[in-house]
Amino acid sequence: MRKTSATPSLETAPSLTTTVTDRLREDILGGRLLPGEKLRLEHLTTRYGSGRTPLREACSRLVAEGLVLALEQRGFRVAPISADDLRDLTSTRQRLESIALRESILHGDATWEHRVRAALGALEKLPRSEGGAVSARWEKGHRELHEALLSACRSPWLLRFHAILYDQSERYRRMSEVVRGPVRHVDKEHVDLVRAALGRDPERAAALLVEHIAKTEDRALRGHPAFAAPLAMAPSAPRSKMSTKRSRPRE
Amino acid sequence: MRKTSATPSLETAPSLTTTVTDRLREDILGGRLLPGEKLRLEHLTTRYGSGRTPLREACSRLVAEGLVLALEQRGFRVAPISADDLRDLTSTRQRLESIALRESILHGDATWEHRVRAALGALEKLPRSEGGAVSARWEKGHRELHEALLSACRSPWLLRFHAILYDQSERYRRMSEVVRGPVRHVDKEHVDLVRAALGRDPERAAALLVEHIAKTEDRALRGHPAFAAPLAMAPSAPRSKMSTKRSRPRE
DNA sequence: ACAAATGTTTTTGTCGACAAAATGCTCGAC
DNA sequence: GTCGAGCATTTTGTCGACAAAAACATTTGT
Repeated sequence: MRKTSATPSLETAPSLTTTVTDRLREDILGGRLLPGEKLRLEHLTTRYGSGRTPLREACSRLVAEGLVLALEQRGFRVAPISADDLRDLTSTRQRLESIALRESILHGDATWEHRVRAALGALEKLPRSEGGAVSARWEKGHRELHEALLSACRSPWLLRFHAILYDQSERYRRMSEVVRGPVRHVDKEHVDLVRAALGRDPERAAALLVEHIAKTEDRALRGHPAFAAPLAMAPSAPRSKMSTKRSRPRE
Repeated sequence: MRKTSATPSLETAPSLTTTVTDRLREDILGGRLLPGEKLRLEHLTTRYGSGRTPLREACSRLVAEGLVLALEQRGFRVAPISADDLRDLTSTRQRLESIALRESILHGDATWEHRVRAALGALEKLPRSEGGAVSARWEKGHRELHEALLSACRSPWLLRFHAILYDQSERYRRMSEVVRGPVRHVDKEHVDLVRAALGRDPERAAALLVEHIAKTEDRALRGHPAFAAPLAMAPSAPRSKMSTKRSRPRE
């Protein structure tokens, strides 16, 4: 569900709605809007500098991507996360992506090979974390590599679903990496994966990809300790009720 | 992407937006809005009796389901259809649904068996066509049977994607059946499929399902002759330009 | 004749305003 | 002290209005 790589010519300027949609998605993926958090339109209005109409439409779009929940008469909230969801996400990703990867390897031509190699090269040059947080550039590179690998798959539907699932996973990943430090051999995983793909070994590549995704899940589960709760819990102040006024910004 | 089977209790009345979304989807699936057709908000406003805001939001929601295209500064149109898309849809459906079906058979309990049996029984009692057109009730029953079969699958994500693909397929199916008469042994296909599923034979069931979906594609491709054109082509009047006024309702 | 340029009309994208619904607070009964 | 009813406030869902953009019709130039 990326902004379909700018078709050069006949494209017109993106509407405010589109811009807002992208920013909103980015904020959800980046964890700046917490899982389960209520999306008060009026608030976001100031945050994104647009009226409520584009905001509302942006939320609607994101609903179908599974990043936002529409609550029927009580607005929108950020889709909650849970260990169950992460597990489901993982297994679905494994199944879909290995299919797509096999097909991509089968059909990939020289251009594809080039793109994959370039993506890997670029990723290796990027730092994983940057100023404490996960590097946005690394995230982008990582996405590009995975997209490149699958790019020769001829099934738009498969790729479309992949994009959705990837976004979802990214959310968990970024969330967990905030908790733990960087460190790990992700790079080696990618190198092996690319080698198998370019070596036209679909089975091995698929297996490596499945493993790679599994490890991603593992990292996320370990990284994020409070995973039993479906909603991101507020700091566990025991809700002292001694305040005459509003105790909390009315979640 | 159905209206998630009314959770009994704490549900509030659906907003106009939701109603409109469902009606719009139904009209697209039913072919009352043609593939490629432009969705003029003002028009729909009278058709659905609501302002443009809910309409706009409805379109946005359907974009992510792939039934509507958003064109960035030039509004929405019904997603086009094509033979290529149908083929991709079919193969993706085959892959996803056979996975889901296998899992469903694996996990299905007595309740599941009951639901499947009931759905089949109900479907067999329904007439396929009704007053020339495809029976809406048969469509509903058909959907229910397929949903029942997969309902024991534990992966929400898989089911979610299935729902999207099913909607897409339904559009092609209904479109083709308008062209050709009813007739066919769909019923036998379903009986066999259910038998394999309830007999806990995942492999056979999956194989039958794949075949069933393939036949669906075949019917659609044969049924709809003009499938080369990506957009539903207007009646091929050679655009005589001798009209002083507006020659066509400005597509 | 045909293509480019101009002017006109529709349509889109966005905003602000209003009614209805939900939320949170206060007060009183157990 | 807890629970529920009633009231005040916020938030949502929806509409109509406006400016900008696109689509169309026409004129102009060659």
